[in-house]
Amino acid sequence: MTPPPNPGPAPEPTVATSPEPAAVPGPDPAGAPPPGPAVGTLRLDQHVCFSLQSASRAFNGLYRVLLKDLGLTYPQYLVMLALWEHGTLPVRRLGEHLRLDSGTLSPLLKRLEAAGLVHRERSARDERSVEVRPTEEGLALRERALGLPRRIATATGFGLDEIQDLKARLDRLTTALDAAAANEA
Amino acid sequence: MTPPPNPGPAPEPTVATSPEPAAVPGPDPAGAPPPGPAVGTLRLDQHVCFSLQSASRAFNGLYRVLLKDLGLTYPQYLVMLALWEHGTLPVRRLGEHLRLDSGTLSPLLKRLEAAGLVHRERSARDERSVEVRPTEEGLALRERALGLPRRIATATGFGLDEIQDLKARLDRLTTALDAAAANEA
DNA sequence: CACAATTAAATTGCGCACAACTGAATGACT
DNA sequence: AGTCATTCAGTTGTGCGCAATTTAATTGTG
Repeated sequence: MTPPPNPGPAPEPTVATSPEPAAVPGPDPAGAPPPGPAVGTLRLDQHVCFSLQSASRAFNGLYRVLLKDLGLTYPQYLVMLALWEHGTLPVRRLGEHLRLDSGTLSPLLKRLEAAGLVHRERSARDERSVEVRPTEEGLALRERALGLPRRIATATGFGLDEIQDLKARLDRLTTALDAAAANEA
Repeated sequence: MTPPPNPGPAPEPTVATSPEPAAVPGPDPAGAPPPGPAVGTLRLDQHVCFSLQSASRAFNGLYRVLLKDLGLTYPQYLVMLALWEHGTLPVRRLGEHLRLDSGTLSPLLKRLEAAGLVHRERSARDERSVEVRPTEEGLALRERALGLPRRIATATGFGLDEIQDLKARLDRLTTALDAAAANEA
């Protein structure tokens, strides 16, 4: 089955915080058969989280196309970005940069190593730690990635300032959500 | 291993569209060991896509906590939202609403059916299609979900107008990225 | 020094996202 | 009626994301 292009435009964008009290909604003007349409809240097209996830998946899709040449997935690309920037990194630090734990990184790094882009070696100083180092081939790949950011930026259709602003909001959002999840636990 | 809390504040937020030409960067002011730090572009903390993905995952994490009671995952919750809103839907339409294909929906719906929240039945009118209908239990679950949107909205720390604005930008971004991916294919 | 607590990475298991493919049903067109 | 492309759901296989557990090394404390 083909992945559908888009759910279409969203009528009333909110998170779902309309003044509806938590109760069964009244009679429906529109006509959905058994359950009334969620009158106030609980409407899919009101959820920012869904828009956020959709945008993230759309990014992923574009990267998938653009990274095909390089033989990388998007998460693998992020790992290589971190290594290009910082050189050798222990798995721990890599996880901090990428917000990933060893459960995700271990198999991913194993694949990058199999592809010859990365080398893993237990640290001599601390035998628990594993240092991840880009190979020559991994470093060489960087040159082929240099054009990507601009192509992506163009694809967004956003201006640089708008992108910066969006990024700042998202980072703020992430911090707030993390805090809430921690408190809720 | 514990998932790390946050990569920390990002120095220069952009997509990675600084005026750097596509070539080997010059000498490094800072001192990362083997490969120079990506001077202009190619810096992880410059990528909106990463902030976007992080925010999406943070949302997911909060939902994971809040949905635990209901026995739903976040994608399953989105499916139930669509069913609460529209009643019975063929898999095809569900996929359009959620931007998912049958490869994802089929096993997910199978799990929802096993949980007793949903019923699947081949359409009499078109034997290819499968109608997904919320069960009584599935409809009853809605009442327990009514409080969620407000809790989520509060957790974002955003005002309603700011949320609307963010959502609008994200939808615009998704459209642009989808178009770019299609052209790039 | 001994020993408990902590830390790092890996492994296991589950669920989602997506590409590629299969098989069945439908519709269009001759 | 008969063929053929299309559409729909499902399956298979790969790769993430994350919880929970395991194993090993290190650190802290008495």
